[in-house]
Parts: sequence; structure tokens; C-alpha cells
Amino acid sequence: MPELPEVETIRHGLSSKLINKTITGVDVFWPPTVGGNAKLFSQQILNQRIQDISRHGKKIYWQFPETSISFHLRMTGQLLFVPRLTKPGKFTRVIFNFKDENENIHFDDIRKFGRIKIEPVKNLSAPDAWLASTEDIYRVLRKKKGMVKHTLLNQRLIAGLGNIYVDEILFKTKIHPLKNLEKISATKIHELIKNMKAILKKSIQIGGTSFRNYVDTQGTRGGYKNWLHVYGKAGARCFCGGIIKKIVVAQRGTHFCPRCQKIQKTSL
DNA sequence: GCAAGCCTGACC
DNA sequence: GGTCAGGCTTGC
Repeated sequence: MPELPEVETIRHGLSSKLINKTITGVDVFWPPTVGGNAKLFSQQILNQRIQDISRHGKKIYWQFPETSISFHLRMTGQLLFVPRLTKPGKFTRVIFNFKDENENIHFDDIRKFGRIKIEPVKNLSAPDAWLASTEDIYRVLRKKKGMVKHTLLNQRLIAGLGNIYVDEILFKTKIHPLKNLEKISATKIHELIKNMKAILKKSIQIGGTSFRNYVDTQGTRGGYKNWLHVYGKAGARCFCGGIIKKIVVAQRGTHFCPRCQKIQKTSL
């Protein structure tokens, strides 16, 4: 499940080869991926030169002189460099060809949730969890009420975090996922943001988390799975001796240590 | 504000 | 063979 560090890893992989390359072919094998109209989509980006490749939250943008497209990988999307004559795989939804480039890009997506669309790069949307300043993120968190996990997952408030990193950030900060933001002190929120930045940094450095089928543009898995403390670890023992528990919060599996992450301060 | 729907592979 | 995984949108 690509979240910010995985998407950033992919963005970096694409940038290293595709800046200033011109799209010479687009093959769509599953039209819903590009909004339903394969011909229209292809026409709009054919012969366009990629000026820049950027990321906001979990989206990647290819910027052309006149327009831009966004990629959202959702659950199982992959952007892969493959040799030019490689045939589409069972899950290949779109193939891009480039001028003076001996590799194509395959957009593979097992579950067909991923989307590619013509849209401008958004500047006014939520602060990106990695690129935004601590102050900007603090401002968002301070004025929200309700469950902290719910807020951290809301892409319209803070962009880029998903289920894995939210669970890890809350564990590191020792905050219960159901805790109401109103009841978290300013100091603690700052600590949360510090941990958010540190966890994202570490994960970006080692290529993200491959929990199920995430791979980068070269098909390589990320190393952060070895650094997870609670995600996917229900029943395992925490450093403190407690047992990692799994509950459902905001319709998502939520992992935490009941001993480290308490809702209320206790004197016990 | 919660549930369903989109999807299919992995797992029990 | 049934259930689960979940980012995001849509609908009740």
C-alpha cells in the first residue's frame, strides 16, 4: 500500500530518467484507469514533454508545458521501468513510451483502484506531511477535534499519511489512536510531528515499506518493514512487555500497545 | 457519520 | 469457499 515514503521513492525513480523525455505512445488496456476514455486521454498527452515530476501526498504529477497528469496508485498500483519490447503483464493497465528512451513505463495495478488523470498540480490543498513545515502541520492539528487517527488519515487535512505510518507515528509518540486531539497538549502534538518527520525520513531513505506488493520503479522492495513496531504485529510483544493489540478505528485495522498508548493519564 | 463499493490475491 | 486487506468516493 503505497503511502508517502513509497510514492516519494517512486517519484525519485521516475525523475532520474524521465525529465525532459517526450511521450511517444500511450497504450491503455483498462480504460477506467484513465477515466474511461482512452483515446481522449492519449491525445492529450501524446508528444508532450515532461518538464518536471513532483509529488503531493500520495499523488505523483508529470508536468508538461501546457498541462499535467496525476497518478494515484491506491492499493496495488505500480509504476515500473521495463525494456521496450516487454509485453503487457496480466495486471498492466497502461503503457507509456518515450522518445530516446529504451525503457517503457508500465502502470500495473492488480485491483484496478489506481487512477491516472489530467489535472493541474494542486498548490492550495492540504500540507504535505513530509514537505510542509512543522508550524503548518501544527496549525491543522491544533484546530481539529475528534480521534487523532481519523484526522491523521484525512488527506484533505494532511496529505500523505496512510494506515501503516499513522499507527507507527502514534506508537512512537505514545498516543492512543482513539484519543481526542483536543485533549493532547501542545508539547505532545509537537512531539507527534517530530516523530512523523523522523519516521518518514527514515522510510524514504530505505525505500519505503513493502508490506504486501509495493515495489519501486525498478521492482525493488523497500526496507522499512524491518523497522515497523506495531503495524501487522498484533499479538507480538512490545519493548515494554505489553502485547500489541489490533482494533478497528475509522474502518481500518489499527495496531497499538495498550500499555504504552493509554487514552488517559493514570497514576498507576 | 458510517457503510458500501471498487477489485483480486492471500490466507485460513 | 469465505474473509480480509484498505485509499478514496459515493450513497444512505
